[in-house]
Amino acid sequence: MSKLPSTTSAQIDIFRLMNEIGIINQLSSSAFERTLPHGLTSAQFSVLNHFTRLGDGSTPAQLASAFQVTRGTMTSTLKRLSEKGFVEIKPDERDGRSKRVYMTESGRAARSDGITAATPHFARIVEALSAQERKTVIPILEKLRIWLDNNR
Amino acid sequence: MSKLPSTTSAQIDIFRLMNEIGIINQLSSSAFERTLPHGLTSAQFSVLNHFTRLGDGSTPAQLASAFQVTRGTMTSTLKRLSEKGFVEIKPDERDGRSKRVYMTESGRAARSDGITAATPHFARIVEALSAQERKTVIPILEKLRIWLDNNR
DNA sequence: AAAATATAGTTTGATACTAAACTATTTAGT
DNA sequence: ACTAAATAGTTTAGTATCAAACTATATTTT
Repeated sequence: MSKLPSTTSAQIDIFRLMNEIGIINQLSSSAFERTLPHGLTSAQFSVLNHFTRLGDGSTPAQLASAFQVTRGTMTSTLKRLSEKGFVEIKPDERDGRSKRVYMTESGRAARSDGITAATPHFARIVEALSAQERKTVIPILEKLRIWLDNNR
Repeated sequence: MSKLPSTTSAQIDIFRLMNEIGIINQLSSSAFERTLPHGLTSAQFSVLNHFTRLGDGSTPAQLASAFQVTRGTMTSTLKRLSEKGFVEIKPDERDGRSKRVYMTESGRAARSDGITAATPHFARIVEALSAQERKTVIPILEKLRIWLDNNR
């Protein structure tokens, strides 16, 4: 008889936790995407929003690292944003391997439209949890995210 | 001047929460998948694990609903499991529209191998949070997941 | 300086996912 | 009983994602 490794209750917690997170992510990101205008996806909107918060001019590799996706994934997302005219990609003067990504005026407008469209969506989800629950859960998830990021 | 809708701090909380959840999901599910044997993906493993916990014989539509994915997605996941010989799909005797999905012996073995391979992975992640934090966070996420499920 | 190594970006081949359109069957309403 | 509506499963088209292989350019080592 082969025996499975014994699983502690702590591990079962983690399994359940990851399971809940997976389902929440699926439900919320598809709902969010449905509210976004200009055919923006969640990934595309995130890039535009990142530029608004932190300024544009990053390299694709820096963006990939900021969003924890592979460079290949970022190549593809940037291609779509560029086809829509929301970003412009220029060669890096200093480094022949690199490029630099800039948000266009219509990219700024699209991001702004996205915020406008998404605000009622987030306003609704606020009902799901109490203020106390939100305050409790966010730092814990932040801790988990940082741990996963450091230990991969 | 166009003005963006005002965003409350509660909405910012929700935005941050969803952001953390998205990143955690990405980091953890890709790490988990790398540990799985037999070329199993996370989606495929989840189906086999579901059968072990709750018994097989469900319809594809029931599985789609249990995992909160579309029927089309479940069709595709079941096709791959079936090609690998891990499940068998038979017509439902009672309802000509339906099918029933059964786990095969090799499906059971693959699931068991998956558990064996994933256990050290989950054991490591346990370090990321204290027991108290795990106990706190799971019910809150469960509540959020249920809310999202009911309000989509 | 030449060779080895590292980094940036792209491409390819899979899988997962959604939405929407489609076929077949069953159930409900009149 | 017939028609209308609902449900089950599939298919298609599009996006996101990863891993791995690939090209080109920089950097490091020897």
